[in-house]
Parts: sequence; structure tokens; C-alpha cells
Amino acid sequence: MTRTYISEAPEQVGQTIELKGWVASRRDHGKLIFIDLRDRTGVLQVVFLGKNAELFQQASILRDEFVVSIKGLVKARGEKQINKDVPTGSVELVAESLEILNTAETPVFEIEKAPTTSEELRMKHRYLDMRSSRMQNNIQKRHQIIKLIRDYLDEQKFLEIETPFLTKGTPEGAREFIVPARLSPGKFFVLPQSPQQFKQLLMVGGMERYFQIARCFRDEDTRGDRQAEFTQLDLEMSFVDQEEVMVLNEKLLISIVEKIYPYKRIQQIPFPRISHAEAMEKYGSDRPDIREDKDDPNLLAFCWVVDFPMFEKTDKKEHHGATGEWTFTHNPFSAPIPDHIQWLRNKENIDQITASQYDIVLNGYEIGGGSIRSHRPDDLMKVLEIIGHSSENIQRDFGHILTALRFGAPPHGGIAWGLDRLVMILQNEPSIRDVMAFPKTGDNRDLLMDAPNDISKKQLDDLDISISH
RNA sequence: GGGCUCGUAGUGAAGCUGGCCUAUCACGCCUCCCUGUCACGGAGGAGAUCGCCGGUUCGAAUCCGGUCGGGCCCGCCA
Repeated sequence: MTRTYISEAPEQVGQTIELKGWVASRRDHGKLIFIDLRDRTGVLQVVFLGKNAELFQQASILRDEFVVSIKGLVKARGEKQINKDVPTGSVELVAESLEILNTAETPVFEIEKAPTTSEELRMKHRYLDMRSSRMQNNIQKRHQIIKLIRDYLDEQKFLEIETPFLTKGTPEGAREFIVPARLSPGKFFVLPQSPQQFKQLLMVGGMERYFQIARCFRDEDTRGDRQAEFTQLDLEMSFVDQEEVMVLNEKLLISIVEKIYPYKRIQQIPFPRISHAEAMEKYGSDRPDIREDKDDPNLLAFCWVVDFPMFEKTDKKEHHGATGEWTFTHNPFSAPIPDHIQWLRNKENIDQITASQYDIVLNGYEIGGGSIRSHRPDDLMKVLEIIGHSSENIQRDFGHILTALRFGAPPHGGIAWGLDRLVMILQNEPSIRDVMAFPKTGDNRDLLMDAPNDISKKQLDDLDISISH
């Protein structure tokens, strides 16, 4: 007999089926026992009647979170017994046999009360937290969103391509996680803070349209909307301009909302476009919250922020590994808008050069950012020179990409979404931790696995590493 | 690197201007009763030295210092 999912049970009235799942609650009436059985798809009431003494005796030892397999008859409930608060409330399973697949200790917190339980305990016992309808819903919706993204981009002729985790560090940007390279004693890999350079190399490699659900790593302090380890939807396209990238992403975002969140309302389509200057002036932020009603949980106010200045003055002695008076506002790979490319090439009007940079903002959160890249090596060189990189550093840190651009790099551009953040907002959750299966704490520790942890002397010796204190 | 906040039975909270705390409540847990409940109901019961260490005091859950753990924010996050 094949197992039936609980959500399918209401269509099986009159049939004998087998359900498997967890005991969510029991109501023992002496000669009648009700069990709420939970699986991934929902909850269903199971009835044990006293007339079958042996079965009834078995059922009486059931406790919350026991794992069971129950065969029984799906019965339509009588008029007075219908529970309209539960999706399966029009039926119940009259148990005919019970197998206890596993017992369970009393959970450290009540599963459906997980939302009011301290995050510390939820993280320590994430497998219990995950059984709650809240987390089930978050993780299932996250899956649906990613599935839709994959299908959509596949249809648009994108290839999903994996890029390395073990790679090379760059001096600019976030602090990086490093990984000792045992076979090259004293040398280190670095975990990518984004696949930026690889995706550009894929464009040089003629892949034309790439995407990846990419794990990224940044060894910075965390926030409610930032984790050291997080997921981007990273994509890059060849032979496109800014408009094409923005339109494609906008359509994809609209599609996600319409198909997965049909009850939510997008405030304005097409998404309004706000210049960086206007955003700062009107909203005092480069990620403006333009919602008409900030109390409406089903209102989604997307907007694009565009026309970022390419460079800004810096008073820092060192920035992104360079020492000039200018620094870039987003990343060195962005190109100016076509009208300003000549200024860059002549290194003139530096403060007026506008980057072909676009950020996508939702309800006051930056959920993505991208740009058209410099596909000619000389243009990238100019950017690196303006911010004050020494030619030695340029060769060391950017030599590989400069070389690649010399071999027929096509015009290209792309974007990266903060996927966790997007799911967080769509699910109305206060933290990205709530939409990640196994999040870490504010100081980047894993309470469930107890990581990071010490490693053995032998492991350190193999790596030729000594700990100084 | 800095600032703020929280830490009391298994869970969530109350108490915290020091003594009335022999620490309160709800949920959960255990035993018994109950044939229609659905977060069932009823009766009874167990379970906390108030995160940890130290100090002040006749007396500390309560005040002070430190420490550990969770969260929020600034810096940081190209």
C-alpha cells in the first residue's frame, strides 16, 4: 500500500489509505482517542475507537512527535463534526492499524509555539522548529520561488552553471573567509563573496546567458538581513544593454509574485525608476521605501534606483586596496553609461560620470544590484587607475580578468539578487534567519552543530598552521 | 571595534524602588476519570535554589562589578 499525503486525504472518502507522519496532538476521551497527524502537507484528525481493544491500547501510548504509520478508512464527518478551521476538517481517518515507527522525547518547545520561542532554542533544535507550519511554509515557498526562477530563466535560454567555492581573494570588498591549501603549504584559498569575476569569465567564454543560485560568503558582522553565508540569484547576459537586463528581472519578479503570492499587490508596474540623486534627496536613502501604506503586509513596492555616480571622493587613506582620492561606488567592473564612456577614457569630469548601475529595491530593502560591465580591458584599467591602484596591484589582483577581456570579451551585464532577503520580505518574516534552513547567530556561530570549533593538532600540523594563543 | 537590550521550572511570561518569594501565572509533562473532541474537559501531582562568578548588606531573583549566551543598532558589508 502506498503512502497517501494528508492533503490528499479529503478526496479519498470511502477508501482505505495509509498515512505516515508525526503526532501533533492527542485528545484522549477514555474510550475514544483523537490524534492530529501531521505530515509535510498538513494535519488530519485520526480516530481510534474503543471497540478494537488491542489497537486502542496501542494508541493510548502515543505522545506528541511520535512517528507513526496509520492505516484506516477515510470517513466524511457528520454535519456537527466538521471543523472549518482546518483544510482537512470535513473528513477524518478511522484507524484500522497503527505502527509506531519511532518514539520521541517530549519536545523542548511545543512545535506550533516555535514562533514565540527564543531564537536560541529554535536554532539549537532547528529540526523541531522546522516542523512548525511557519517554517514549513517558509522553506516550501523558498523552494517554489527558486523553482520558478529556474524554469523562467531556462525558458529565456539561460544556463545554470556552478562556479568554484575554493578561489582567490581580492583586496577590495568584504573581509573574506580563508581556507588553508594543504597541497600548497602556507597558501590559502578564499571563499567567494560573490561569483562576480567568474560570471564575467563565463561571458568571455561564450556562455552568453548564465545564472546560478549561488552561495556567497562574507566574513563581516551580521544583521537581521545579513548572514555571513547567504544565497544570491546571480545572473549575467551577453550582448545586452541596461534596459534589457532590467526588463527581464522585472518580469521575473512580477511572475514570482503573481504565481506564488497572488493575494499580494504590487504598488506600481512598471516599477518606478528613481535616480540615486532623487532617492537621496526625497527619501534620504539609496534604498527608498516608497510604500503608500507601510502597515499593509500584502503591499509590495518595488523600485529601481539608477544613475549612480560612478566615483565619489574618499577621505580614507586606503580603500579597496587602492590609495587614490576617488573610489568607486559599487564595484570596479561597472561601466559608465554609454554617454559618459568618453569621459572615463579621457579621465575627465570624473565626479559627473554616471555608472550603468541599477539596484532593485523592495519595501526599503535592497534586494539586488547590477550593472553593465566594462568589457574592454582599457576601460577597466582606467577605473582602476582613477581609484589609485598601483600597476603592480592591478596585475596581481585583476591580471586574470584583464587578460581575459583582451580575447574578445562581448559586451555584457547582469545582476545579483539577495535571495534570502527577497524571500524574507515576501514571507513577511522579520529576519532572513527565518527563511534559511540552518542559519547562524549574530556572531556567526552554528548552535546546532556547535561550529566553529577547535580542530585537532594533527589537522593543524597537516596544514603547517600553528595557533599563537 | 563601539553602543543598547534580554537571560526566572521543559516553554513563554510576572516579580526586579532589597525582607510580605517557603518565587506567581499560562502552556507542556506525569497519574486517574471521561465515546465526538479538535490548542477537548475534569481531579490530583511532579518540576526553578532566578545564566555563571564575585561584591555590597543582618538579608539579594531584586543593587554593583565581571563573565557567558541570545537579539538589535553604528562601524563594516566593493
